[in-house]
Amino acid sequence: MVSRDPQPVGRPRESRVDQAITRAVRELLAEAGYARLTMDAVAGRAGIGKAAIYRRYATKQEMVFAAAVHGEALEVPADTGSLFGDLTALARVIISHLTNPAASTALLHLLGDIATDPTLAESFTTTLIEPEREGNAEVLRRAVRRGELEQLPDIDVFHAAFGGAVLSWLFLSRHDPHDLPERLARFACAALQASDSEAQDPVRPGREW
Amino acid sequence: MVSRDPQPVGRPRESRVDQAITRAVRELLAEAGYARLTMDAVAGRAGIGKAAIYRRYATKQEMVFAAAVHGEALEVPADTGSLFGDLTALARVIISHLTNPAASTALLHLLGDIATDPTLAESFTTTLIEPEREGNAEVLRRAVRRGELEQLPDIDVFHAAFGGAVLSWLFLSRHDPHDLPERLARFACAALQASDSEAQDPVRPGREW
Amino acid sequence: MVSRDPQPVGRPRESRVDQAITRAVRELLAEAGYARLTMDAVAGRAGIGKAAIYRRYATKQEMVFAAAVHGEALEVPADTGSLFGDLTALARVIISHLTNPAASTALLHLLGDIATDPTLAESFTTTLIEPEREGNAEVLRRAVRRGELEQLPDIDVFHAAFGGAVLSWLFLSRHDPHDLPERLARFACAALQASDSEAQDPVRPGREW
Amino acid sequence: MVSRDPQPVGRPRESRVDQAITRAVRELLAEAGYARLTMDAVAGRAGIGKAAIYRRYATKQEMVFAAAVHGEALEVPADTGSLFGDLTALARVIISHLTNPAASTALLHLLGDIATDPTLAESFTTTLIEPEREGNAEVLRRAVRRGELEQLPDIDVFHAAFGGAVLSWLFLSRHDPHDLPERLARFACAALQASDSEAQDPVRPGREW
DNA sequence: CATTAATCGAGACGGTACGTCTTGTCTTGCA
DNA sequence: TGCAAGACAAGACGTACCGTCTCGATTAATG
Repeated sequence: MVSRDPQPVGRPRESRVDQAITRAVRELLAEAGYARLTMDAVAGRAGIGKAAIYRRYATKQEMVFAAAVHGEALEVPADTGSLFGDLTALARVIISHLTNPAASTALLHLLGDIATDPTLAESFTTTLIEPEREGNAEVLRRAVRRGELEQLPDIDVFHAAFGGAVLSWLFLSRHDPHDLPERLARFACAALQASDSEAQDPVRPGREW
Repeated sequence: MVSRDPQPVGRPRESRVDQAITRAVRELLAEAGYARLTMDAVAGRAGIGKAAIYRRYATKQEMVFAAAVHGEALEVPADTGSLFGDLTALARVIISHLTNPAASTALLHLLGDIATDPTLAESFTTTLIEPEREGNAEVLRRAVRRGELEQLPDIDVFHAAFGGAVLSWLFLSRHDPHDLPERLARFACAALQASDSEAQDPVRPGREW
Repeated sequence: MVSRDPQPVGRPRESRVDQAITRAVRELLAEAGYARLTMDAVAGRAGIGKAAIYRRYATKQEMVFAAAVHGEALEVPADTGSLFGDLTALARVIISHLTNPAASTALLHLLGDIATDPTLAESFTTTLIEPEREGNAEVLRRAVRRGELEQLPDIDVFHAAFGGAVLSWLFLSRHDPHDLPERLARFACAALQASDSEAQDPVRPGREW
Repeated sequence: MVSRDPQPVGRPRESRVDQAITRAVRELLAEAGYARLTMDAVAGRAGIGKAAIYRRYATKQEMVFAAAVHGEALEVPADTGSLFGDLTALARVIISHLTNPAASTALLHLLGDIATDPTLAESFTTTLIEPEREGNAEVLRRAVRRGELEQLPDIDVFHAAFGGAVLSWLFLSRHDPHDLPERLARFACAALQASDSEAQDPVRPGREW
């Protein structure tokens, strides 16, 4: 019989500390930005010692990821009855997450560390990327069930383009996102339905060319 | 009459130093990564003093941007004769830039600083985003001239989705980019032609819905 | 009741670090001189971080003073049985301190900062000047007890002239100090006894004038 | 015939520059102290380029010495008719020089560099120490001529003690110098006359002991 | 109840990068 | 050639941050 959950010995960790860390990280990210998010500042704001943080997270990145990004998993928006409606709602959800001050600031900074931190990369994939891809897939499956699409499209490309579009719009082009959901949904909708009919009827491409 | 080109006084800056800085930054980024790109290392590698760097760039970010990102403007790929071909080529160009070791590492780290550094943001827009958008527009204009599209689509959304897709594919999903150009071009091509016909003939949408 | 000895909180400072700093400063002063005594060199030699130094001393001067000058208080030489003997011994002690490589190099450089650094000036007075003056006074009191002098002379002037003579001899005139103790002691002895008798018998000055 | 004063070629140096340097050094020493006396500050204040300074002086020390210390040679005070009077006047001259803000600040800082800069040491000796010693000797020779002393005492020791006393009084003990001339002159006078009579009449020491 | 072991806040530690400053040299164009 | 302006290489300065460690006190579960 394997020993699991080795009986903890000694004083148990206080959940108060976990909460204080998360709270402090989010507040500091929103108030002062990532640049002034130091471990000492977090400990000071949370009223705890630095050791209590490092007992939970091995690095600053891990802490920030856990406190500001993790748990922000995208919920799949409710069925609106149409692919266009679902995609609009999906875009709104992504935008709302990426415009959250704490999460977005942290996200962009952590992105750079992914290349050299396999653990962080793994967390990103498991916690954010995969669930989001699954959410996208769910929206597309609905459209298939509804009859709007004959079959599932290239989900990976769709996922990259849809999420990537919001990312690029907000943080590279830095445009106003207020009418992005409709415009992006229209674009994506067209792409999906066109590739769908093309895939079904390869002899009749979208247009003669 | 305004006085322009104010007569320079004193010893002029040496272009040798500018080149040495750029070269050192790129080498160090490729060799050691952003984390070990220190100002002292740059100065040492370039055989110059730190003051010579700070005389040119106010911050490390500015230096890295100028040395590793600036001048990496995307060239518009040659006309391949078809929208699909052009988009495939465009994706290849973007991928090749984003997989360049120096540029990509730097880019992701700088991204996080854009939010709090208006100067950096301005540089990004002027140097990278706008030229790239213009390149995308040129590809689309070719398709219009060719007759593949009736009219120009929503360029901003296309730009965000196309570039964002590559970004997301490489750095968020971390997939292999070898077949991305074709898959992405197919997706984008479909979207463009579908929205195009839809816009031209609103009574006959791509499919019944 | 006043609270004193406020309960120390947090990790206490390690005396090992204090000793390492002191040792490193002295070694570097003796080996390389004041000019090459850098904070980084001290930290490196001591095997500690620079922060550990700045946690203890606000400035380089303070560190050097504490490490190389403080604690070098002049011991009063043992009673030799005569004023002349005591003064000779006193001169020897002063010379040995001022020719100590670490202390002397530091001393001269710190001297210049006294004018603009009240804290340093205070330290100098308390730690060096006052004890030395007291040592001089003790030697003179012995002579009074012995009967060599009727009463204590102008101690301030004696102190300035005796110590100042060594200082000037070594660092301004840069003479060899080997026979200075006897010559200086003879001079001072004469001055003291002459002023003494003059003070006792003002009608009969040392000589007619 | 030896070639002397090698015919200067090219544009002659402007004395305006020499004066501006000297003036700037003295002003800055008096205003801001030695710590803020930088070569750039001197050049800026003087309205000249740094090269013009380094064309004249090889190092900062040399410049400071030349501008603030050199030319401050002690004039021998006029004969007052008595040794006591002459010594009082001599002390006053030394004090007035050492309390000059520019000279004194510079002097103390340069002192520390003497140990490692033979050129500076040579300048000190030639320019300051020797003339001062000669001035002291002149005062003593007057006393011999006057009959106050039978023969010249140990001039080196006297010189060290007299000048050193003022140095120590002002910069180590940091006492008020207002009554120092009289007190020091009385002390020195007694010393000189006592050693004098002792040397003349060794069987009758200053006092019986 | 006493022991044990891990927790807690506080803060010192080694290491290292930052951006600024200073020194002494060099390079422009002008006089 | 001298000069003002200012760039240059070298490197020290004092600050800040990270992740680790140490202190005395606290807090359950175990013996």
